[in-house]
Parts: sequence; structure tokens; C-alpha cells
Amino acid sequence: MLDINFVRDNFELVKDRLQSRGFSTEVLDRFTKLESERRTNIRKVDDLKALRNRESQEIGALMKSGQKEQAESRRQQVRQIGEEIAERETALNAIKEELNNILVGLPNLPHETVPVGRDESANEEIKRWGTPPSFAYEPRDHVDLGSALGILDLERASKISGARFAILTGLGARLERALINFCLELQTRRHGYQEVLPPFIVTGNTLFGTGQLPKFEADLFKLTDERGLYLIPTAEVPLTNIYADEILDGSSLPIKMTAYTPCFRSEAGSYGKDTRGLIRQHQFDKVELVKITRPDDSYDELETLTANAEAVLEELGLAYRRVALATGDLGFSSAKTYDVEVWLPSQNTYREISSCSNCEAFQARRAGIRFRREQSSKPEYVHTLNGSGLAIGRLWVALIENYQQADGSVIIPEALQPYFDGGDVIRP
RNA sequence: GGAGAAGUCGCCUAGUGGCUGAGGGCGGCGGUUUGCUAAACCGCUAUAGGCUGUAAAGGCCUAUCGAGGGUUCGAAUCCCUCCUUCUCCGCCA
Repeated sequence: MLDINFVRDNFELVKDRLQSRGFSTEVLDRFTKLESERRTNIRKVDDLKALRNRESQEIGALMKSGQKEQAESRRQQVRQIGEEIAERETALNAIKEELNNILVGLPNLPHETVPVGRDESANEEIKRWGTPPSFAYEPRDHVDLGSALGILDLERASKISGARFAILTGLGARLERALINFCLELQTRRHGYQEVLPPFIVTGNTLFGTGQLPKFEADLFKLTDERGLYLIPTAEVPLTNIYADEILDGSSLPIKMTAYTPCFRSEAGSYGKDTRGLIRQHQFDKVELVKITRPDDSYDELETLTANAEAVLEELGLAYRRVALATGDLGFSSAKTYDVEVWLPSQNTYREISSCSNCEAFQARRAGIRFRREQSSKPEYVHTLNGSGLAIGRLWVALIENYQQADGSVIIPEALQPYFDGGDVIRP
């Protein structure tokens, strides 16, 4: 959520930057009028309440001194003030609600370093690492390889759960588990993130905090019980909200958390893309990185967070590139995002395996996460960052495809072997 | 799932309709004293919003005693709903 005062005081700037990300700003047409009405009404209501408070105190004094009749007549007058307050408050609440609905639907403002463009064609490649492997034959994709190796069963998965689910079996399941552990160990031991195991089911309010609600309900799996709970679409949601409605001690920042969780995404609109294989699933595993930082540090922290995600690929010897998303390709809550894309031989291209974002104070404002620089300082909003470190399902795909051999076997890279008791190769 | 108890200012606690945004203790911050430390004493110690306004500041007002409603001229205090925690029973991994 944007700061209402900032929007008011920098109206044209806000409009321009929202338009730069392809957001249509007609909803802002009523903003200025509503905002001034809001303040007018607050003033009126507060003045009436101040009057009522004074009057009520005087009635108390009259009662005490035994002047019952005078008190009684004052009472009638003050009751009318109460009625006027109620009326004006109803009007004020309607204004506040309309204003809030506008504000809550506005995406974050892109950072000034974000390349401007309406879609992903304007994304900017920042770096490349590694060399994509070359094959003497047409490389097979992970579905062919996995099925032949007996480690992936998509057909039976659709039998038990429908489309876009997978069953990993034997060494396939073990590989997934090894990758989870490998990522967690790297992020905790080498990069100093604290491991967290959060709930996989959260409240609507929690999803509001990170920006998935109210706009993107269709992407979520909602439970049907009366509590209105949802399956998490990413660990970013529970992790970022851990400190919701808290004022943190500045010396505790940055907070760095990592978590393995499954992620559940309905993504109703995405059918037709990536229908084959593990690339786009309703349920997938991910090791997430979340940072809660001081505003001054957040862009440095975004660089290290992204590098922390990339380290996984470097350790595993998988070629990748880093891309800065263009304004039009940014997620709702993000001010700046780097995608890390891993090389997939079967697609002869780089595919997203991590998305690292600085949300600045956008989520902090929604979730109420603040800090004090010093004990006596005013609370300020923190900045929140998140990124995959990495998406395990896609990492599984990348590994199988990049390390495939002509005979259909798959080599396990050395760094992963300690986590994979199945040895150094998966054979048919 | 059943029965009961409780949720007040960082922590502990006082407070059953007006004198309470809220007292006391602890902790924290500042000061006096001091060779140093400690002790003692004094002062300060929430958040959000609105108005006013300054070089900084400040001043005035409103709201907040788990959350949301209600009763009342007036609610921490009375009523209702919900949430959370604790105890006991049941069930279970």
C-alpha cells in the first residue's frame, strides 16, 4: 500500500509511475476530492466529540453537586450532539472506505532504476554465468528423461489430483529432498539466514499484508471451512507477516529468514502455458528467502539476496542469467525485481527459477511492520524483500536436463552428492 | 468436541460508569551525587489521526485498556459477538 500522504502530495508523480507499469489510473480520478472530504469530515467529527466530552464532564459535575434538573436538561442537548456525531461518522466511514479501496488496489511504485517498458520485452539482462552444455544429440526434456528413469509419474498424478500435479518416486523424490536440504544448508550456514518452518495455511489478513489479497484471490486455493483460510502461494506470505503489527528494535535488523514450504497456486488464468511437465504446477516446493531491513539498506540487501539465490546455481554448475524486470513486468507489491533464469536445454533458453524483489515499505505498511532506529526514535516502516532460493521443482528440472547423458542417465553434481545418498548418477 | 478462567501502557500489576490515556513496581532514557562501579534521589518513558505551526520544536484536539458492535450525556469498568491464551475432560499424530 502506498502512503496516502505521499500520494496526495506527489499526485502527478504517482500517476506517472503507476502508468509506467501499465496500471490504468482512472481509479485515482476521485482520489483528491475524497481525500479532502476525508479531512474535512475528520475535523468536524473530532470537534463535535471534543464538545461532547466537555459537556459530559460538566454533566458529571452537576450530578455530583446535586443539581439534578440542570443535568437532565443538558443531557437532552448532548444527546443531540451524539446523534450528529453518529451521522457524520457514517459519512466519514463511507469516504474512508472508498478511499481505502482505491489505495489498497494501487500497485507499488517502480524504483527509479527499473527499466521502463510495458512488458517483459523491455526486461534488461544484467549478467550471465556459466556456459550452457552442448549435446551431440537433441537433448531430451525432463518429462521424457524422468519417465524413462522411473522417477516421475505425471499420468498417475492426474489420476489422483487432476492436471498440473506430479508424483516423484524413488530417486526422483530423493533428489527433490536433497535439493531442499542443499538449498537450506547453503542459505543458513553460508549466508546466515535463520531457518523457519511456518504454517502452510494462513488467514486472509495475512495474505492482505503481502499484497495477494484482495486483488488476486483467483490465484489462491481457499479452504471451504468457515474460517476463511488459504493455502500459502509462497513462504513469503507467512515469513513476511511474522512481524506484522510489531515495532522492531533497529539493532535486530536486517532479519534474514529462509524456509522450505510447498506452494499452492490456483493460477486460473495461466492454462495453456507450460502445460507439459513440472514447470507450472498447482503445488511445488520452494526454499524462500525473506529479509526485513532498514530503508537505507534495502537495495544493497536486494543485491546480496539475489546473489544468495544465484549461489545455488553456481554450486550446482547450472548456467543462468539475471534479468531486471521492466516496469510493466513487476509484481503488484514490488518496487524492483530481479529474475534469475536457469538454462533449460530442452527449451534452448533461460527460464525463471527465482524472483527477487524489494517491496520497500509497501508490504510493511499493509502488515504494520515498523522499527525504531534508536530506543527514543519514532517508529518507521521497514523494507521487506523476498526471493526464491530456489524453486525446487524447476531446479529438479534444470538438473535432470542439464546433466543428462546420451544413455538417458543423469549425473549428480558433486556438491549435491552428500545430500543424495543415491550416489553420483541416476540410471534407468 | 465439552466445561471453566483470563486478556490494561516493553514486563508485572491497580482499577466495577465521570476526579483514568489510565496509578504503582520493574526495566529503559536523561540528570544530581561520584576516583570507578554501585546505591540513593529527581525527571522522562505509547501509537495513530486531525488542526495549528517552527530554523528545529512546540501547542490544541480526537481515538486506542485483545477485536468489533451495543447501552449511556459519559465506558477500561455494563451488555452482545468474535479472537487469543491457560486449566480440566474427550479425541488424536
